[in-house]
Amino acid sequence: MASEESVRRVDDAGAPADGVTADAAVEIIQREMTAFARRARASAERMHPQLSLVSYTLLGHLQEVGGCRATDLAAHYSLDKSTVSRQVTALDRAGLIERRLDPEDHRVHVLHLTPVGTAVLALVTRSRRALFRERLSGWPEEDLTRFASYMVRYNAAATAYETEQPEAGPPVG
Amino acid sequence: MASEESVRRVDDAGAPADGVTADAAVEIIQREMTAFARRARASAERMHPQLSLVSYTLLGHLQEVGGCRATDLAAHYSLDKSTVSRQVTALDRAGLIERRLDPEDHRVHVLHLTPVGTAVLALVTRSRRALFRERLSGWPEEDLTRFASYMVRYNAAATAYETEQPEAGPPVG
DNA sequence: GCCCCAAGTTGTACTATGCAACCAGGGGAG
DNA sequence: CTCCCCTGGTTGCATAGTACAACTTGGGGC
Repeated sequence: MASEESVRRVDDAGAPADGVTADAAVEIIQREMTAFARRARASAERMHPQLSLVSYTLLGHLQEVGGCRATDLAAHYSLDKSTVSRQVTALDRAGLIERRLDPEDHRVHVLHLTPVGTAVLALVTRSRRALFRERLSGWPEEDLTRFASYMVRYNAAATAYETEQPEAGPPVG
Repeated sequence: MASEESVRRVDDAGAPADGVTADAAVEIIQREMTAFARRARASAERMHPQLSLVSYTLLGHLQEVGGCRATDLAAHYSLDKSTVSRQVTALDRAGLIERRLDPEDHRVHVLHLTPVGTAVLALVTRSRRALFRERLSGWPEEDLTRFASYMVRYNAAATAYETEQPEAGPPVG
């Protein structure tokens, strides 16, 4: 057998991320985030065949902002408008959202969750939450809140980086 | 009780993840991980058009274990063997890995990184590391190490859950 | 009124993926 | 030794998600 398990797998299960240096910590974070990202989509599809990760996110956004245009979704999630258009078409056909023609600008379709969409979103959210809760069960509350704040902080940094990278000038002027 | 809507957008940007409860923390973690996962792939592709997230992961695994079979990769990453086969074919054609016919079992191709593959992997790892470092710059070392350990802990739980789910009986007998 | 811009849709192409069918080699039962 | 079945891998097909480009429709300035 080629069981050359001589590798130092600092990241596997009972990794001692206690005495590590900042560099090593960054390395571990990178690896773990990568592993997580790779798994996430497939795992999400397995869990909710009806609602892909992107669709879920779009529905969530609609609920959060209470209706917006496809263009807004595209901008917010760095997706092409054609991609959003097809996703929206699918969500519409599935009865999860509806497109209301903006009376003031007939180019615009304002997207709104339907009751069904709201229900499905709640359902998926609930089951996602349950899954996360299971994975995070047994964590001290202190760790949970810290983890949450780290994720927020990390994503904020990542988002900031993303939005300052594109060549499209921000409409600050 | 279908009124899970108690937690509303506690999570946006400058969220106060300080005094939150465990439930809210789980909610935030879920949302942030979701957001991260959604972004990760596209962001990775933008960064390294030559090496997708999956390819990168596969190369990394090969380096880590020092060569293995396609089947091992498929099992380890919950991918279909056809998917791995195609990825491996691409990596082989790109000269990043080589397939060595196992002299003991001619069904088996043992995959090894080529020098080029090692170099590319190092390159991509370096630039990924730089990106993460940038996002994590300014974090106190204590937070970094804690974040790292949280990610490890979370992924370990997620992995455990995944590997105990499938209906395929474990080959313990 | 004409031209350009903005919002969306559609055509096309490409990648990643899975399932199923298949091919090839290995190993045990007869 | 031959046959069968299992395992590792490839290939055919289908699907989802995505981007880019061309097009359609509507709005607004000149």
